[in-house]
Amino acid sequence: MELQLVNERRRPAYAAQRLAEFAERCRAGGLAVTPQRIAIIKVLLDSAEHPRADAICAAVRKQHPHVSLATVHRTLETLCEIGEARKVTMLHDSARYDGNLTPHHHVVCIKCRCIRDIEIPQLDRILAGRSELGEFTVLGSSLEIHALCERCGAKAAKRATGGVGRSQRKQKSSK
Amino acid sequence: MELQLVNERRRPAYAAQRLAEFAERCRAGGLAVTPQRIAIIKVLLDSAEHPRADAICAAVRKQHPHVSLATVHRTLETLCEIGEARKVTMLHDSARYDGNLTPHHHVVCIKCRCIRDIEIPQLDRILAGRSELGEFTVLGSSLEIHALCERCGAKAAKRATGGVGRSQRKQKSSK
DNA sequence: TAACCAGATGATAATTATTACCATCTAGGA
DNA sequence: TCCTAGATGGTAATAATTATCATCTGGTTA
Repeated sequence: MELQLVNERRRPAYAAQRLAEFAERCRAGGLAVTPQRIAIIKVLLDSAEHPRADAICAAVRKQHPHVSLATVHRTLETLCEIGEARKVTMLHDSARYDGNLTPHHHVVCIKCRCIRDIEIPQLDRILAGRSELGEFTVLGSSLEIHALCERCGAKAAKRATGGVGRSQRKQKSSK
Repeated sequence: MELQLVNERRRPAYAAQRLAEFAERCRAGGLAVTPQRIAIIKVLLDSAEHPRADAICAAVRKQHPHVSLATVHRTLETLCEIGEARKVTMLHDSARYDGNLTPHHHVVCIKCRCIRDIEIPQLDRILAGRSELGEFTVLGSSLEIHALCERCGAKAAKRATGGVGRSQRKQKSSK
C-alpha cells in the first residue's frame, strides 16, 4: 500500500494559500475576522507538531502577549466547527478502555461518542507487513471511523427537517 | 474491503475464556491477583461500551462497594501495560490540533507523543466508498499508527542493552 | 462617517479527569 | 505462620478545559 510521511517542504506554500483564504472562509462560516483568530490559524498552519492549546497560546503570545488561553481554546474549537482545523484527538475528553484484544478497529459516533468494534482483516494484513515508516518503528495501528449512530443520525435528520432554522454552528454535542 | 461490525454474540464466550486465563496472565506479568483486579477485568470484558474509568468503577461497586476510583484508574493502566486491556484513546491527555485539511493520517510515537502526518491515498479511496456501516452513517476516518520515533527508539535500544535490568513495566512515558 | 450590537475577548472561577501521596492492608513466597 | 513488596482506599493536588461575566470590537446600518 502506498503509505508515506507527508513532505514538510510543502507546508509554507500550503500555509500561505490557506491564510490568504482565511478571512473569506471565516465570513462564509459566519465568524468575525479578529486579529486573535488570524494569529492562531497562522501558528497552527506553520506548525508540524499538531500542537496543544497551551503551545499555540505561547506561540501566539510572542506577537500578541495579551491573548487569553481561554480564547485559544475557544478559537480552536470554533475553527474545527467551520472546518478550518481538525482535532487530532477526537475522543480526548477521557480515557476509554477496551477488553477485546483481538485485532480490530472502531466506529465512533461524533455526537454521543458511543464506540463499536469493527473488523477489517484486510487492513490488518496490510499494516502487519510494515515495520518502519520513515524514522518511525511501527508497533501497531488503529483506524477510527467517525460516524453518526442510528439514534443521533435520526435526531439530526429530524432537526434538519422540522427545525426552527437557528444557526447550526450553535448545536453542541450532548456529552 | 471486508469491513464489518464485530458480532456481539461472541462476547460471552470470549470473556469467559479471558477470565479463565486472567490469574495466570497476571502472574506472568508480575502482578498480584487481587479481587479488585478480577472485578475490574470482569466488568471490562462484559462491556461493549468501551467504558471510562468512572463507569467501570460504578459497575464494580455493585459487587464491591468499597473499591476506590483511584484503584480503578491505576488498575486499568496496569492492565494496559501487561497487555490485558487496550486504551482506545491513546492521545486522550489533551486536545491536539491540525491545520492540514488535506486527507491524511497520523503516526504517533507512544513515548514522546510526537505526531507526523502520513498519506495513504489507497486507504482514503477505499473508505470514501463507504457511507454506512451497520447502523452508523460514516462521515470520515483517521488511521493512527502507533510507533516509536527515531529518538525514542534509540533510547529504548540503549536501555535494553546497557540497562541496569530493572523492571521494564516501571518505565513511564516522559510527558 | 458615526452609532450600534451581536458576537468576541480577557480574566478568572469552576469543573472534570487523572495522578500523587501516604497510611494501611494483603497476596503470595519463605 | 510470618514477612514484605506491592496493592489499595481515601483524599489532596494537578492539569486541561469550560463557564461566567464584564468589557470590547468587527462589521453592518443609518
